[in-house]
Amino acid sequence: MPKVLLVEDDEQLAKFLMRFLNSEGYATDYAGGQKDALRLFGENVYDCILLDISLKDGSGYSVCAAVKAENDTPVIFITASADEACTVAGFEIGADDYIGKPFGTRELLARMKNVMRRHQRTSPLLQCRNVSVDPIRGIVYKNGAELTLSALEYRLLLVFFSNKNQLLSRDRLAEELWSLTKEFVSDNTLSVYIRRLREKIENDPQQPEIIITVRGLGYKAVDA
Amino acid sequence: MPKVLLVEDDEQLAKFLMRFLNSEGYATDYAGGQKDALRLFGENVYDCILLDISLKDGSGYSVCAAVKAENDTPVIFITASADEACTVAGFEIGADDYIGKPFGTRELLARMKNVMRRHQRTSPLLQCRNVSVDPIRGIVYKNGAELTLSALEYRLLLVFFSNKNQLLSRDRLAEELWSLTKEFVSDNTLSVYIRRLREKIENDPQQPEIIITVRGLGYKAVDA
DNA sequence: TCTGAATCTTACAGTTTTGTCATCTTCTGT
DNA sequence: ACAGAAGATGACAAAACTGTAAGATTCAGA
Repeated sequence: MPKVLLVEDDEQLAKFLMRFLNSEGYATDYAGGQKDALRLFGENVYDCILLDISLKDGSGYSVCAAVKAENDTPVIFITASADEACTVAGFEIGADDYIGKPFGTRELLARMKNVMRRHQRTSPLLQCRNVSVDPIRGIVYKNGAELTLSALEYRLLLVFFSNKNQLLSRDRLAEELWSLTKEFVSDNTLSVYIRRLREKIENDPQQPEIIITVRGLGYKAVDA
Repeated sequence: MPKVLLVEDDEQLAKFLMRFLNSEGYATDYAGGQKDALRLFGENVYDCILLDISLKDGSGYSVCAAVKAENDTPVIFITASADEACTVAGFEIGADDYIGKPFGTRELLARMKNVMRRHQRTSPLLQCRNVSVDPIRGIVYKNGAELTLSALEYRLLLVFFSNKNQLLSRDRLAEELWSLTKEFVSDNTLSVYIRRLREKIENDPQQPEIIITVRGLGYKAVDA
C-alpha cells in the first residue's frame, strides 16, 4: 500500500483529497503546514508527496528543497493556477510534476502514478541538462514535465542525445532523418527542425544551451 | 574501406554501379551470376552484399539463403520493380533491405549505410516476431524495412513490446498513452489506435498475430 | 438460437505535422 | 566596412495525425 504525504493549506480541499486518496488505496498522511510536513517526512518514508505552494507558515518550495536534500521522494506541486512562473521555480528545486487547481481526481491519480513509476524505473534515461528522454516509453521530459514532440522531432532529439557532446554534421543529421526517403529533402528543412526542437526543449530558443550551432560544421548537444 | 559484393545480371548496370561505388569509397567485387557470387563470398568477407533477384544461372534467393546460412552479412536485394511479393519472399529468407529499379544512387547509398549501421549496432532491439524497434533511434522495422509510425502509434507499440507476452488491460494502455491529458479520451479511441497499429505491423490486420485481443481483458503482444 | 456486450471498422472534421519558400540575421574573411 | 556564405525565422499549403461518432461484427452466456 503506497504512502502519500499531503501538504495542503486549504482544509476543505485536504479533507476531500484525503478521503479520495484513501478510497483509491493510498495511505495518506496530512500536514497543514511546513512544520508538520517536515516532521512527518522525517518520521516516515513516502512514495509520493503532494505539496501545496502556499502554506500558512511559509512556502512549499522550502519543504520541497528540504525533501530533495534528504532523499529522492517524488514531489508533485499543487499550484493555485497553472502559472508558469511558479512551475518553473518549482522544477528548479527538483519538483517532479505539478498540477494546477482546479484539477480532476483522475488527473491527479495519473500524475501520481506517473511520477512514482518514473521514480522506480531501472532502465536508463537519456539525459542532457534539464531534458531527459525515456526511450522505452518514447516520452520526453523537460524539468520533469512531459513534453510532446512530433515523430521527426523525437528522432532528431534521439540522434543528438545518443551522440551527446559530439559534433554532428548537417549531412549526418539529414541522413539519420531522411535516409530512406526517395525524394530530396531541402537543406533548409533541417534548419527548420532544429529550430522547432529548440523551441520545445530550450529555455530560450534564441540562445540555445542544449543544441549548439557549430558554424560551418554542424550541431552538437552539450551536456554542461 | 568497406567491401561490397555486387551480384547483378545486367552488365550495363553493374558497370555503372561498380564505378559509382568505387568512387564513393567502397571496394567492390562483381559477380555476374550465382556461381561467381558464392565463390567470391567464400573467399572474402564483405560488409554488404547487393543482390539482384534474377540471375542467369538461378535466383538471387538461393544466394541469399547460402549467405545467411554462413554468416550474417547484410544483404540488399535489387528487384526489377518494387513488387511486394518479391520483397516479402526476400525478407523471409533473411534479406535486410531491398531496393526497386529504377533507384537513385543516393537512395542506394543510404540503404547500404543503414543496413551496415544496423548490422554493427550493439544496443538492444525490442523485437516481436518480424517487427523490431530500435528505441535509441526511434525507428521501427518490419521485415528489416523501415516503417513510419505516428507518435502515438509508436508509444503504443513500445508499451506492447516492452511488456511482451503480458496481458495489458485497456485501462492500462489508455493510461500509458493519455495519462497526462486533462480531457477524457473516448474508450473507443484505443480500439482505433490498436487497429491502426495492426494495419501497419501485421501481415494480415484482420487476423492479427502480434497484437492479440484477449476479449474482456485487454490485449497482448505475443512473440511466437 | 437469441441477446447484449465487447470489439472492430469506416468515415469524418479539426488539428498538427511536414517540407518549402522567401526573407532576415549573423558570422567570416578580406 | 563589405560581400558572401551559413544559419535562423516566419508564413504557408499539402499531407498526416488525432479523436469521435455511428454502425457492423464477433463473441459469450442464457
